[in-house]
Amino acid sequence: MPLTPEERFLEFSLQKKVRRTAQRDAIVKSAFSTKRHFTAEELLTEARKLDPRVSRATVYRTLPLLVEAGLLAEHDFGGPCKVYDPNIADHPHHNHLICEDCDKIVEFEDEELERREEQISKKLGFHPSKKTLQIRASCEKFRKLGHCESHQ
Amino acid sequence: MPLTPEERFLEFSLQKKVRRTAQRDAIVKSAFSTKRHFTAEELLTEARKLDPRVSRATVYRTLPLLVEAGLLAEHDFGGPCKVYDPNIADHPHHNHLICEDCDKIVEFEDEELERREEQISKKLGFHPSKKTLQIRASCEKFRKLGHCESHQ
DNA sequence: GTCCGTGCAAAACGTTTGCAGCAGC
DNA sequence: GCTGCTGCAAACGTTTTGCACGGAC
Repeated sequence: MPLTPEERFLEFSLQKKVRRTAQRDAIVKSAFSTKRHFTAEELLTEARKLDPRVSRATVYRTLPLLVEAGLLAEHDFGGPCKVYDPNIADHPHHNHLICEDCDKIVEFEDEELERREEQISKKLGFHPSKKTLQIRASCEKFRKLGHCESHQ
Repeated sequence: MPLTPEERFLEFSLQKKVRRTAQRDAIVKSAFSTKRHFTAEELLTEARKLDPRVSRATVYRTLPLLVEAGLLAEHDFGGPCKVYDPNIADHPHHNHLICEDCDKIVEFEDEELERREEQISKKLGFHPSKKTLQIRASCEKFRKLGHCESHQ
């Protein structure tokens, strides 16, 4: 049985010698209570439900720790603010397909893409550490029916 | 002989019925005087060398036009500000490999990747319009020699 | 007791916008 | 002369930071 994100963050905290606090507990718990993407502001709202003492500054100071710990992926989908993805323990190498009609995001993985990206990087003399593939696309269902909420 | 970006922007201006101004001429000329990526601020500095009357607001108002005209690609490499790439007339579908050691950017194209991305999108019921592939990687030369300026 | 983590508010950052005047057509 | 484009400066929204206090260890 694998460790939960909460447990993995405790481990990370010990290693990094950063202190465990009630505020961070609330933030971490909120972050992994969903599989959906969220913004810093949304995380603040959620964390405050668990512990009203959580401040915006602490959320912004904790997010980079979670990214460094490998528990959260940070994305920029072109919107005004960064988006965080808690779904990387299960699917560490997933890509994003963004529907231009309804802005919903579909995650997908593909081994062939993975292999090819690795191959190309190596050929260029690099050792890849992290990759981002975003495909903006329009939804065929939308063009036919005028809506596409069924995706994601 | 293909049209220059400047000529293509004039064409676009006619079509879109937007006016030609000295400021925009300076901005467009500056944008395509390089093949390198640049930020809005860098473009402002360059454009002001050609015409000191160019203001920051006009740069920010002109950039979306150039993107809409298909002459510039807008990228977010995780830094504080957006980055613009004038190299899309020659290489419309290129990807980016970003060196984590020196932050240099290597552009590359690959038909196999292209095909696979298209294929996957279709299978998921989408019609892709734009894609971004960024690979962050460390440079093997850097790890051996302690520097890697030779790339890009 | 030390010193890291915290909340608060202000600052910083890139970017956008309202407005009055100017210039393209 | 109409209307879109401009510069300026202020506003914007997100994120970062300085500071003094409080809590982890």
